[in-house]
Amino acid sequence: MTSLYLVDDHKLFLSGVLTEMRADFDVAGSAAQVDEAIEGIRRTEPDVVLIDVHMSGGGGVRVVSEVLSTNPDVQFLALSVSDAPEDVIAMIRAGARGYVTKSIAPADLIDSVRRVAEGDAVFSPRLAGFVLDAFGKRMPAPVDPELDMLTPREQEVLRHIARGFAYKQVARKLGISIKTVETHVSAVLRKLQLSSRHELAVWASDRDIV
Amino acid sequence: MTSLYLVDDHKLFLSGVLTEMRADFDVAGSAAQVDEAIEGIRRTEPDVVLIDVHMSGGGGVRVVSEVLSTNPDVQFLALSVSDAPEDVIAMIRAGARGYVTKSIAPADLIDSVRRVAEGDAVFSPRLAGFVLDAFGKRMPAPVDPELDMLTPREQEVLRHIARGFAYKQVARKLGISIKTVETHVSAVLRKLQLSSRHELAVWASDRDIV
DNA sequence: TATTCAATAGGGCGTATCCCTGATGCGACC
DNA sequence: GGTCGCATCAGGGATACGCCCTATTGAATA
Repeated sequence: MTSLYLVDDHKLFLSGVLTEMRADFDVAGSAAQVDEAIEGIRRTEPDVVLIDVHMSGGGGVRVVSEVLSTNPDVQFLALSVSDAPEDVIAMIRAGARGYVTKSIAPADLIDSVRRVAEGDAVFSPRLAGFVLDAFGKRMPAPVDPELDMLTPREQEVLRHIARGFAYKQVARKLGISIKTVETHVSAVLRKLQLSSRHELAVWASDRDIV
Repeated sequence: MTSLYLVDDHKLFLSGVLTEMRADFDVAGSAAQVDEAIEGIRRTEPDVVLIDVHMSGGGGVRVVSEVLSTNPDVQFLALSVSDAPEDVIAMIRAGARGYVTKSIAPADLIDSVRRVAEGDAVFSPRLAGFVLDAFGKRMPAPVDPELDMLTPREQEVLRHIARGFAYKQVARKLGISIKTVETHVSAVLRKLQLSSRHELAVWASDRDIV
């Protein structure tokens, strides 16, 4: 049976969830504080951890990132009253594999835990749309054909410029003269029809060129 | 009952899926070609479209984006033999709300369609990890407390600088003197502990300040 | 009332950047 | 063997930028 660990600083809520989950999962333990949770999860090594987002002492985010750094196989499902984008983002960044709100029906929660245990990603309906929209907007534009117009050396110089280095620094890093860097940058600006290294930096960061 | 539309250019596979789905969904129609699919979906307006990714005539991506431009309420679930990241990304970008591989069990497929109909996002286990990892890496650092150290005017100037505008352009856009822009930029650089507008541009783009 | 702060603006100095022309060496291609 | 693209370097000139000052106004605050 799938083993489950519960973390929530609302004792009352914790015992409610515990009651609901006990029939379907092997509850390995529970915690109401961040440090207690990290220690308990590391000790019991459950399949899935159901974790609250808003907790004193660092919040659920700290639990997720710290545990994953030592136990990467543990799956985390965030369970929160908040559906604020920044909370969702923070948990995903930390490594959570799902995020559901506390308004979820017990049967759906059981199903969600099961799915996360199988490696699936689970998000509450409203959050799913938000997550996917944000994801879609942020994915790289296929590959610019314009980049192919640049010679290898020009692309290399471009990457350094995009990182915010001054010509002098680029020159030192590439072991060439400042004047050569200027020549390359001029060529890049002309080919990409841009008018300054500032626009070039923006152009590059839009395309994730680093 | 949830209405479902099927799109797959493998007729044999199409009829198989159709047979499996008929018991649980109101099958509004099916198509084996891109143009036929777009027309059929627009006409029948199903709740969910189960769509193949690799098709001649533009592929599933074209179907999704074209239909969503006129019928934004239709939910798409991609069904593909491929689990290649570029295919998954393309479908999400187009607006698909889920992506499962054809190796899925019929019962799971039925469940997936149902979830998509409810607004949930559904991904095959292996893909879920990939999608979330990519998502996490690309999300902005929530909100920098450092931004609060900047006055409203400084933040406004910062946004313009981040877009690659020269001081002169920023000055004109904000209706102030170049010297004032310089003063603001100096304050921003000092407060953020950066040393040039180039680094500032990188700093801003990392945080999606536009 | 005195003080602080944001926003405005200017002078001046040194460096950075952009653009132009011109030059050399090195491969590739016809 | 000549031509072409690429990479390298250089000088000069016109701006742009970064940083150091000072200084005024108005609004909020102590």
